Amino acid sequence: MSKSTQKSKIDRTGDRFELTRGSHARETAEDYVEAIARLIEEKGTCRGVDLAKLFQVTQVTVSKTLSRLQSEGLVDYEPYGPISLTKSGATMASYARERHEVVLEFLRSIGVSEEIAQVDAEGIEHHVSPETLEAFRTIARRKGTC
Amino acid sequence: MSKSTQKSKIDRTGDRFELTRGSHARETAEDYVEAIARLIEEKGTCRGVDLAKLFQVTQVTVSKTLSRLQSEGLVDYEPYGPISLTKSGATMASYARERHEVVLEFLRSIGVSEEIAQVDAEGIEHHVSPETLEAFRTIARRKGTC
DNA sequence: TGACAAGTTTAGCGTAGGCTAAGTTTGCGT
DNA sequence: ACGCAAACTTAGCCTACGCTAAACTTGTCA
Ligand SMILES: [Mn+2]
Ligand SMILES: [Mn+2]
Ligand SMILES: [Mn+2]
Ligand SMILES: [Mn+2]
Repeated sequence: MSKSTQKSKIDRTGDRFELTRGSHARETAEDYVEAIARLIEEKGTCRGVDLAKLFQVTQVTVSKTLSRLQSEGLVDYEPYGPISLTKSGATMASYARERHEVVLEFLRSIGVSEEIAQVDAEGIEHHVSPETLEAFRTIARRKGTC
Repeated sequence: MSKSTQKSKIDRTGDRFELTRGSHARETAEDYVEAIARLIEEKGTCRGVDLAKLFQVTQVTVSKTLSRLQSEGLVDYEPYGPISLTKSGATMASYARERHEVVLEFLRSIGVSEEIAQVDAEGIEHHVSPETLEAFRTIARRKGTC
């Protein structure tokens, strides 16, 4: 033993490339919990059909994704029932929403048109670290100025 | 006929949510061609093992992805041979690289630390429209000023 | 009460991108 | 020449997220 880790697997020292599988699943989770929170807030309830319309995918896709998110402890629902967030899901939703809003406000503040800002924010939000988010906040705050 | 599109499928009017499957495949393609271009430029040749080290995945994953990219006409290589870019792949690489550099420079210019900027740029680059990129360029240009 | 429509799930399929294990090819040094 | 190590591929498995077709549940209304 102590022949050091034979076969060594992978050295993840300083990798700026995240493993895409895990990354993409996290992005999906963030979009879902954010949408669920908003739907519940805006129309009192959230159903699979609402998410399917919003994300432009079939209800089947939504159903399968929700079941994954439930198994991960983010959402809660019974078959054929309305969808709610767990405490952990609600926490993720609130962070996701805050980040989304900051990114969107930031894009508007640097003169990106509304439609484009909406689309870009939807993607960028998932790749913004706390440090970058803070820098975005600062810029958005002095919108127009300078 | 003309009963309007029965079953209607999906109305993709104004969707800011891209279909994730296609999106992620495009992001992977962008990272690969950009990396291949850089490796060829910097060390004269590009092999699967280089990409595996860079992306921190196994050579098996690289091999399968390269075969997909070849079938899409972006890269060219023979079994056990070095990897090159097609014209189309080189074009994509040059756009990807320009975008990557602008995003990175922009993040630096608003005070994000080097390491964080590197990581965030790697993700953000894939979600920046031409309009947003232009806004980033403008901000990066007046780095320090204001 | 029952029929119907809308919503949801299940079954089965495809692609993309991860992995390990095992075999193949290639280049190099002795 | 040969052997060996590194590089690469193939086989087979997994998860995530798309889809269609088909079955099931639920609420509503005649
Ligand atoms: Mn969002
Ligand atoms: Mn999003
Ligand atoms: Mn890049
Ligand atoms: Mn990237």
